[in-house]
Amino acid sequence: MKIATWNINGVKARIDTVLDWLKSESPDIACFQEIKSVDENFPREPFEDLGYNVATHGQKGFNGVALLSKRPFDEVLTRLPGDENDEQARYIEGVMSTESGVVRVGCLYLPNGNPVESEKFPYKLAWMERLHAHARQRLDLEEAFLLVGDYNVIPDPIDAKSPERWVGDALFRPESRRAFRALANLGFTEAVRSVNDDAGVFTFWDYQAGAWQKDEGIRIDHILMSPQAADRFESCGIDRFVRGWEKPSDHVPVWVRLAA
DNA sequence: ATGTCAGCGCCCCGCTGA
Repeated sequence: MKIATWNINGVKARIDTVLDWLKSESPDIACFQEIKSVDENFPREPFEDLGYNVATHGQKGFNGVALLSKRPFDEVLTRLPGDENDEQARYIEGVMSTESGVVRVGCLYLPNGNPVESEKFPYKLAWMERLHAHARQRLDLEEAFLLVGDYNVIPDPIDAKSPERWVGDALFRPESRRAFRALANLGFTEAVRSVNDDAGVFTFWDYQAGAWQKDEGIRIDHILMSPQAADRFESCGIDRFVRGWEKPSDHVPVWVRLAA
């Protein structure tokens, strides 16, 4: 089965692009971030027409995450536990049954955290601590569990074309990178780096300053697999070609294929 | 050095967030 994640930067603005991609790549599960839509306005029908079950957790204007699955959801959970007062729609998790057992997928849109001297950076780090605590609990279930999405973290210098430009940025701050490592070190396997240590592997190119044309990319969209998911790993990829389409998102899809 | 885009509120532009 194929599981994909993509920050689509607005479902309304991206609907045709997203549908084209789904038709050609047909993932079994697709996780979207930055839907920028409330649940009532999310265009469910075109996705349902392609055979997907749809679950959303949106808010007005910004953020918002969605889960699409060809198999029905056994269970859907929205919101990351750990802060009742957090109003930002950044997490949705679903459980699906397959021939090879249950698959649990957490779809996340981790806070950007810039500017670092604002309250946004501590919010990012606190959110990462909540994610860490939640992931630890989920790993205890010993299921095939994938934590996928826009992490807004550049894990290592090799994950940027020009790492020196990102020094001091919330995406590359030592605290952000350390928290990402600590999360992975709970026992996850990061899909892309488990099979590819090349430079120049990116998932995001800014709209500004000709970043795409100059390949000034960064790798900030990640797939973490629990041991039970990693045992079923077959392949993974980054749909870089989508960035060259008409009206692209600034991110491209990342996907993983698991046995059955 | 600069370069963008989406959504909102509200009036067809200026703001915010990324």
